[in-house]
Amino acid sequence: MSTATKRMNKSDLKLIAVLERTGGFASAQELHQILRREGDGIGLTTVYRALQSLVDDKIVDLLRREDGEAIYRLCGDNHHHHLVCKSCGDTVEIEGGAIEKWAKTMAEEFGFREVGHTAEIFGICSKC
Amino acid sequence: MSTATKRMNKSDLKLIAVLERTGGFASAQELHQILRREGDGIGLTTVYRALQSLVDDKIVDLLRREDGEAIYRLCGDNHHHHLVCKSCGDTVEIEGGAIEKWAKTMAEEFGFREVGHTAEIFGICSKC
DNA sequence: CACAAAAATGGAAATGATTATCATTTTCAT
DNA sequence: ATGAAAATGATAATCATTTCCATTTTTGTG
Repeated sequence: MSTATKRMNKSDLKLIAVLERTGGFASAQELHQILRREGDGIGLTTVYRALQSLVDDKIVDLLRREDGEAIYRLCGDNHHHHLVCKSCGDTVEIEGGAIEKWAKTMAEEFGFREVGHTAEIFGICSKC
Repeated sequence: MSTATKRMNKSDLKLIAVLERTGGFASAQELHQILRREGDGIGLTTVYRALQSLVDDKIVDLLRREDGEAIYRLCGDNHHHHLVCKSCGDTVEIEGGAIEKWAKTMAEEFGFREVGHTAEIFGICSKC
């Protein structure tokens, strides 16, 4: 059997490290600044590239701030959805049992296979 | 009692008209193009300004495409969701009763208000 | 070790949506 | 009619993200 090893280069690991350390969401620009501040001369291009590949590999989640800027964070392995506050950006991870079922049902009804889905809920949280 | 009349200028009304006619989401750029195509010489700046004020007045909803581009739709529009084929791009509009309920329930559970949501299903259609 | 091929890197320029400026035009109440 | 206020739109500015491309680093192989 194959080892299924992810090719992961230094930059990928650096980004993961920062995301682990900061523990929440951060934009590419912010992550770049953090690394710079720590003396790492990594280029902005590389930061974008690393994040892109981490997203592709489903190692980080990509969401959007209200102004459209992309924000990233490490994602747990289990599939979940988000409840996002439009005002402060606070996010709650929620289970989506109902959606899973809905998606599957709908897809079957129309003869689709290899089905996936996306779903987000947004609103204003109690604090705001 | 005051009439509480919304100040609404021609541009606002034009945008509302287009959104009513097209009936779904559209970006500022798309809305501008549609109006232009119809012979209206409205400027892009004005489109952005009108949309902004409609959002402020809670007459239209602002969401984000996956690439971060802002998309708008009339509030209270009873919206639908999409089932999209990853291969040929074919799209089916579907009702999302289950999601509506799920979104509302989840949001309430966590004390969110002014709640909206997005949901898409994707897969491979029977033709492909 | 040596060396060529492949992968990674990062600075600079390009892109594309959105916003700010500002001079001009339109609307409207008197 | 007329002056103030609102609306408009062309142009330029902003800002995140991508693309280009030349250079550096890593890696596999003899």
